Amino acid sequence: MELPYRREQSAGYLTNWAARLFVRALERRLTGGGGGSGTMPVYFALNEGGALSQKALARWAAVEQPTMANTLDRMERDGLVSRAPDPDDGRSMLISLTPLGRERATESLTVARKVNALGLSALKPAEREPFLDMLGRIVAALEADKG
Amino acid sequence: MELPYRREQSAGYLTNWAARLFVRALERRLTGGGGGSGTMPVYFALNEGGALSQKALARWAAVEQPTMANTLDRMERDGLVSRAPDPDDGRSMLISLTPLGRERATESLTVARKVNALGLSALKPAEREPFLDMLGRIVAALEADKG
DNA sequence: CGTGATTGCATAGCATACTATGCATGTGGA
DNA sequence: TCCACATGCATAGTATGCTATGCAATCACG
Repeated sequence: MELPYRREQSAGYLTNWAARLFVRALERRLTGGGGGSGTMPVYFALNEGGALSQKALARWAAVEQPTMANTLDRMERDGLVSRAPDPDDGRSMLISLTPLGRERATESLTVARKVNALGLSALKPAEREPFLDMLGRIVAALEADKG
Repeated sequence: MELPYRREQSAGYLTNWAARLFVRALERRLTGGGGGSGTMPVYFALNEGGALSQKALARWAAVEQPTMANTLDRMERDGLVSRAPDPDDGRSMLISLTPLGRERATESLTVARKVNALGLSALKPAEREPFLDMLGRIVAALEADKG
């Protein structure tokens, strides 16, 4: 008995769709040359003024190392971050925000809050925390998957 | 008063993360050359044997027209779909699955069910339908956004 | 102290997604 | 009929993400 496949009942499809809409909503509001959605985790990880290795940033953002390398290349090209050799490890570079990068980080944080609020406006206040909790559990389950 | 930004409380970040994990879980299980995550909506839209225009497929998959054009180019290259001129409209092509495409569609459907089940295994059965409903409402809210 | 394994980064190649733009066909009104 | 507008598709360029792979620096152990 094959059940018909319905998009509205596919967790993966709906999640992917929602994610693309979040990115579009974000990028419509980030036209100032501060980079798109990929730069956001970098901003937030470095916003307190610290300097992190590429590896640490990749782990923080939950992306693979070459993805972060690409993102940092673009951000460096656009004057948003700078790389400096790690004095304690000749393989490693320490990444930090430039003054321009810090400006953009602040703006991006504001925009991200607005977009999150927009998405969550579809939920009743009492639903929001359980929703985020469920999403977090799904992330954990898929992170553990080695199938 | 700046609240600290926490990934675990950002709906956009969590949704994007979960979406990437769904895609990775899917693609780890789809190594047979039948295409990746982008081909799935095409399979499901055409699985009943019909033929649709590129425009209709893009709307069904909720992607922009050039994205669908790219996906169909790859699928045509890999022998999964064929394009035929629409006899009623000289601008339009009708897309249909090849026999190979129909095989892959069946396999992909099975895999998609498994991955959805894996993700949803993190939720109690009673949570699943409300979760999908909430996700659907978020999609609707973001679709309506013109900000 | 070497040497082999591990670690951090870079590069290549690709898929999936977007916006902007152009071309060809189709449609409807003057 | 003819022209303006609308519509379907193609192309260019870019961003974000992945896997596979290679290199150089570091580390751990005999």
